[in-house]
Amino acid sequence: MRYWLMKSEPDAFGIDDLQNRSQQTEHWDGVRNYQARNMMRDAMKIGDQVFFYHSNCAEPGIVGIARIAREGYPDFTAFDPDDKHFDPKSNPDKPTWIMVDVQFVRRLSRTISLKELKLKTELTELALLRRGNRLSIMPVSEQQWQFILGLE
DNA sequence: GCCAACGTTGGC
DNA sequence: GCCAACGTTGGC
Repeated sequence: MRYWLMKSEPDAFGIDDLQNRSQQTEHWDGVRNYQARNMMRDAMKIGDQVFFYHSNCAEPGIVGIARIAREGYPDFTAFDPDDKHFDPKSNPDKPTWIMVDVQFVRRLSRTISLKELKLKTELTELALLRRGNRLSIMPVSEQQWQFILGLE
């Protein structure tokens, strides 16, 4: 089993939104970055564990845990001209973009903030903290996962 | 709202 | 293939 961190802006789609979805599951659409796409397409497996991260908000940080509920399949929002994430270069025969389904597992008892994560020497290799990183999906090692959970 | 750090686009 | 211009992300 692998571990991941996925970013979302709570104003658009936060951990509460995921919890309130039917089956507490939602497809993770709109990723338009090749590195992130490749991870969803090639590496994410059902049952993988995910840190749900809130970005672009008052207190950026990890707020909950989710799991991969469905492995990579075509991101159909790319085919819809009216969709914000429409991409004319992608088509159903040969989809450019991929998404997975993510299921709510639990909230953390508190937000483990970006500020706090930055203070930990154990996490200097965490992709989230690497300089200039802007990936919305990134891998987390088992050691990093356990360490971060231990902060809760 | 500002701005650094990207990734992408397109002219050449 | 180079690189300037542009758009986006996301912390602050």
